[in-house]
Amino acid sequence: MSPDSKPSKRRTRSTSKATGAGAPVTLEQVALKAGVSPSTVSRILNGTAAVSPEKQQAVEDAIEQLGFRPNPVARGLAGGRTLSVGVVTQTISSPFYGEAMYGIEGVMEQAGYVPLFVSGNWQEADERKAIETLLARRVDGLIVLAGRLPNAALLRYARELPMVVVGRQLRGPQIFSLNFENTLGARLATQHLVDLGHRRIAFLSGDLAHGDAVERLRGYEQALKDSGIPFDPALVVQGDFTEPSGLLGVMRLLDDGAPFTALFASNDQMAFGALLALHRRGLRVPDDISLVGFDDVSVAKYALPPLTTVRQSVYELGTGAARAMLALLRAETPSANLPPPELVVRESTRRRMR
Amino acid sequence: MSPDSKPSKRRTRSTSKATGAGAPVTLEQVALKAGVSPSTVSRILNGTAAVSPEKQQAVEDAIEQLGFRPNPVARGLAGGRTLSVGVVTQTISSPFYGEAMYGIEGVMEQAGYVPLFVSGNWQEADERKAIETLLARRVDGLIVLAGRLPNAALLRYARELPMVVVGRQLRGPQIFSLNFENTLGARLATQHLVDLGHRRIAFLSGDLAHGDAVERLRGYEQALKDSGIPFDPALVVQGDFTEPSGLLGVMRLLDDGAPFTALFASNDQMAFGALLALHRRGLRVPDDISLVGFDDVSVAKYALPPLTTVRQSVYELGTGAARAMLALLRAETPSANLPPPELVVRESTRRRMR
DNA sequence: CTGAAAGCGCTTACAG
DNA sequence: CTGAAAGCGCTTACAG
Repeated sequence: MSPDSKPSKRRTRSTSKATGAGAPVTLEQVALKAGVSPSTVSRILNGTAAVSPEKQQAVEDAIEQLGFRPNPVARGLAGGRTLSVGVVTQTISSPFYGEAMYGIEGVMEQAGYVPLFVSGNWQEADERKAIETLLARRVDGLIVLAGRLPNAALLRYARELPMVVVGRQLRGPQIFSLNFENTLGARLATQHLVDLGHRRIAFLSGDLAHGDAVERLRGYEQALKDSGIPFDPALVVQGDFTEPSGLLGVMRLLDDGAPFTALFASNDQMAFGALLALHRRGLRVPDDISLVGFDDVSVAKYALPPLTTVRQSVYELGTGAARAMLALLRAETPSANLPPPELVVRESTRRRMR
Repeated sequence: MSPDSKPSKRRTRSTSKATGAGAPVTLEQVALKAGVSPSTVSRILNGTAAVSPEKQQAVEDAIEQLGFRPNPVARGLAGGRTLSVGVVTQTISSPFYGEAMYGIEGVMEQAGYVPLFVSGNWQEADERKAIETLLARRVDGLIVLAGRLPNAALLRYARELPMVVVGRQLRGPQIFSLNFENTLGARLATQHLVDLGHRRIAFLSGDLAHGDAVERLRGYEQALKDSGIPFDPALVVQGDFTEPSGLLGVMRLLDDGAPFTALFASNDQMAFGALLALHRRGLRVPDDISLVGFDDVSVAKYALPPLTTVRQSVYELGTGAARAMLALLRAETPSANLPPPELVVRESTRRRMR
């Protein structure tokens, strides 16, 4: 034995805290049992190099018997890969992005990755902090759901690690972006109202600092134009995608705006606010006013009346983002294939009567 | 220099992938700059031992100047602490638990911890898998939001690491549980209806496999008893806390049950379903039927009519759980101090007319 | 109070 | 195809 041969361990942390699960099995133990070196086990685990069938088998058996599960923490330190991806969401409790998060989680988990969700709170500073936290945790990639961070900042981060951005248009070597066809969706919604005979169609906009809001406004304008209906600024009011802003917006429209027989809200949440405002003013939906929302959140079909809206599968947006990330991680070129927006006609719209 | 003095590094991985952020600063660099050993830096970082004021200062300056941020991955490997806690939530997109998650995130982040959210999908197998994933990631503690895992299983996991359980009653050395006062809340709701003169009060129960559902049923029964109103099974129907189950439940009640003038739904989501069902049957709320929900989810005030309900601060449930976890992590005894449930009277209830 | 050294559980050039 | 060894960036007994 040479003098510097492996000394017996000094610490006995490996007593393990667990009686329940027993001490975690290490890769070294697997190697021992399989009669190979740790390197070989590692290579089999990662598919890093070809290994003779016998050893392959021996190692697989050992892993099986020992119930070995590689320690992601050690992996992260040694290999630089943590098998985790950071997700900057705006609010972890968002009724809208929640579905996307669920989608992300599903495909990531299947691929052996864990998503780390951090809230950006719709604030640039928080988003930045969230990303820093995620970088410190050495995530392998970053998925950003909308937010307020300037594109330039995102592009900069994308130089450090693969990035997928939802709700923006960005191109770059290690970056991929995908979004709904908001403009098309908004056209569908507006056109539906036009088809029902409405000509005075009010519009509840989202916060125009938000790309989605701008695109939906554009769709509304386009549909009007296509139908030869002049755009009337007195019919447009800005909200911020929340219920209260929908309520307030409609109040303002009713008080100061031009008369209208239909209303298109840029999202369902504002539509709910609108519904309440109209109710308060004694206006009935759809008898007096037809209303269309956007998103088809799960409660939309339980609105009174059930809300006509534009369905965007936020869930699929999430799975799409996750799949794109996986592609990036494999150094492949991602492609997104989102289902187009779809009008869901329920009971909040009807043919114009007056 | 002795022969085994630190050899120059062979690999130059430290070229770093980042031009943007520069190579991450290591603790070693901080030590170098401050003229102390890495051990000392580590001790200052962790408050593990007293250090002379001068060194303390020097190290803090170095950290400041270098912008050093300890690598949690390395910390996790070396120290066994990852500064992360696992959160088993039922659906990452849950409108109900979302608020709790947000609360957890807030207090955890302040304490330097990162929460790892994993969905259990209301399925025992998935919950188990979620916990295994979290254990593999070496989280320092576990917060479990309700779920179907048997108590015994949770107790077993609690032998391995600190655990906080929301929505159950569990006692143990390394475990803490907290929950709403469901029974009290349900009594409040029912009592409110009684106070309005209602005697035939129907009850929409949640899935009785769920503790919360049982407690709310109990509260309903107690309130009736307190008021001398006999319990009538024909007035009770079981749902599963979802909107469709609320809708179906009311339909069934209307078709087969006994007549009623008021309805208490075990949660807001079922109340929304109930609202639609009543609307479909031409029954008006609150003129024909008074309706009370439970939870006060954010859209409750935008229901038509705005829903009378019982407020439980799910957010505070989350912060309470997180604070309890922090206490456990410090080997202290946690204490929870949840605000009591509160009746929020809006417009879905009124004095009995017929 | 403080440092040198070993170790956490992996991965990966390097050298057959 | 495969192993020995160094290293990832920390923490923590051990020994002053």
